Amino acid sequence: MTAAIDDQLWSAIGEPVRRRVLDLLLEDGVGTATTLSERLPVTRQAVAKHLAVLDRAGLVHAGVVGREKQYRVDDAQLARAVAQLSEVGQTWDARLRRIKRIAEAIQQQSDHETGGDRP
Amino acid sequence: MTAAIDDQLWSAIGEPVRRRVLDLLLEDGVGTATTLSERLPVTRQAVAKHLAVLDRAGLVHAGVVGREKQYRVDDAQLARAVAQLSEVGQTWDARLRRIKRIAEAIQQQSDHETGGDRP
DNA sequence: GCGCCAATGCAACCATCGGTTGCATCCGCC
DNA sequence: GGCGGATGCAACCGATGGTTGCATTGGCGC
Repeated sequence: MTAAIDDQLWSAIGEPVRRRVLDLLLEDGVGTATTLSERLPVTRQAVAKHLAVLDRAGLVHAGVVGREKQYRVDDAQLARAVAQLSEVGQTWDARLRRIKRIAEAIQQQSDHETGGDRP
Repeated sequence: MTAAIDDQLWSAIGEPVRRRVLDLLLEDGVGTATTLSERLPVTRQAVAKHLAVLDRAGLVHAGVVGREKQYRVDDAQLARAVAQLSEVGQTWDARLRRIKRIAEAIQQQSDHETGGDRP
C-alpha cells in the first residue's frame, strides 16, 4: 500500500508554486498565465509552464477566450488529488498509532515551549 | 491561509523516494542508508542524500551505532507533516465545496461516461 | 481597414536537484 | 593487525524550475 499513488498527480501538487496556482484559481474561478503571474513571485513564463504541468495532470483545463487562454480547476481531478493526500496521511497516521506514541508526540509539540525549557 | 505551510516539510515528503524511505523506516523502526538502499530502486548514495534532507527537515534523526549510522523517524515531526497534508487537503476540499459541485464531480467521474453525453 | 498593444509561444540559458559512479576513509571484528 | 563492510566526499549527468529576450498573433479602438 501507499504505492497506489498517481505519481503525476502527486508531483503536480507537490510543487509549492503549483499549489499556489491552484489556490488562486480556486479563489478566482479562472485565470491566465499573465493574471496569475501578477499575483505570484515568478514570471509569466514560469506560470505558463506550471499550468502546462497541471494541465497534463488533468488538474486544470484551458479555454481560449478572445486572445486569452483561461484556465480553470478541474474539480473532479482535484478531488482525486485531495483523496490521495489524505490517503498518504492516513497511512502514516495509522502506522504512527500502531507504533503508539503519536498522541503524546503531537501533544508535546503543540505545547511546544510551554512546558519544560528553562535555563 | 494555506500559506502557513512549512515548505521544507512539504518538499521533504513531496519526494516519492523520501516517502518510501519514511515508509520503510516506519516499518522497520530503524535503518541505515545501506540497508534502506537494498530495498529501494536507487543507490546507497541517493538514499544517503534523501536521509540528509529528511534529517534537515527534522523528520528523521540519526544515531551512530558501531560503524553504522542508524536513522529513525521523528514521530512528532512526521505527525506535523501529516497535519499539514490534511490541512492543505481540507483547504482545497472546503474551497471545492463552497464552489459547490464537488459531490457531483466525484460522482460523475466515478460513474464516468455513463450518463449524459450522447452524439 | 489598419495599426498598435497586449497576450501568448518559443528558445536559449542558468541553477538546483535527484541520481549515478568512483574513490577515499574509517572503524569493527576476527 | 589487517581485512572488509559501511560511510563520506567529489565529479558528473539529466531533468526541472526559473529567467530573459524575441517572435508571433490576434483584438480592439480609431
